[in-house]
Amino acid sequence: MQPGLSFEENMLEARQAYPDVSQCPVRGVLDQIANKWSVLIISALAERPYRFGELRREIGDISQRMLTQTLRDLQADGLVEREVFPTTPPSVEYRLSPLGHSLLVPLRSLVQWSFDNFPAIREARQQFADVA
Amino acid sequence: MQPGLSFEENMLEARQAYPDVSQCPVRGVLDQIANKWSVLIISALAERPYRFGELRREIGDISQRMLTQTLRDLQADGLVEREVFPTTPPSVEYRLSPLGHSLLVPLRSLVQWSFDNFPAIREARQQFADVA
DNA sequence: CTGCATCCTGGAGGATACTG
DNA sequence: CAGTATCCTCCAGGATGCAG
Repeated sequence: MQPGLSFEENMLEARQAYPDVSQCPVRGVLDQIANKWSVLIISALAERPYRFGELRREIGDISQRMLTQTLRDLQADGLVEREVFPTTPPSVEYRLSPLGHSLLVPLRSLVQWSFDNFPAIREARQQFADVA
Repeated sequence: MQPGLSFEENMLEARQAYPDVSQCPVRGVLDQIANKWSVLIISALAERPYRFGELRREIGDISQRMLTQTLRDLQADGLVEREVFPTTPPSVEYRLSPLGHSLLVPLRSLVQWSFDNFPAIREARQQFADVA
């Protein structure tokens, strides 16, 4: 974010500067954590490295297709590191990169906010539903 | 978030506690900010209240359908307040609620992170593409 | 001006079967 | 064990037209 520019200014100017959505920094990150499984995978890897199967069992109801795909995306963005051990049968370990760890900081704030304010949101939804 | 529980533990236990995804606090918030336009609208309203048409012009390439729908969702969650002025023609003003303003705090962190680390992500993507 | 109703398309994501 | 390949479904979101 440029110094001297407020959050709002940056958000809106970011769209001017990046007419191609796929190139916008904010949208790129937002889309990533918006994925159904990204945050869940990142939070699991925040604890310790996991092997593919371990991660699958830990999360529980993720399809192997989406686990593979999400891990690839996170790896492509440099948030997750992948290490293959050429054993038989093969074993692959996934861990958070330093960049991935740094993302935990703002992510924690957001998760914290979600927990803190969910009651209020829940109530607001109820009231809104009653009126409508 | 429960005291004594780490971020990771909470994320994973949250899924146990809320098997219905639509009831999970974290997913609820994540899905909301994941919307293509939510963060953009919130950031605009962080500056000052806006009327419908103003907001439409400010954002630029949002369809009126999605503007209406996203505003309704934000309103339902209690993040945005809607006030109708019975003039002719009618005028409607949208503003951030206190809850909506409180969301700006963690949101700013995330947006800040995006700007700070986009170069690294960009480079990671390039390298990943080269290898593959 | 501020919407709602309708139609339509692309892409996220699930289920299933196969491979090194 | 750790994936890849297909097929299929569902819905976010765009375009357009109408209304109070």
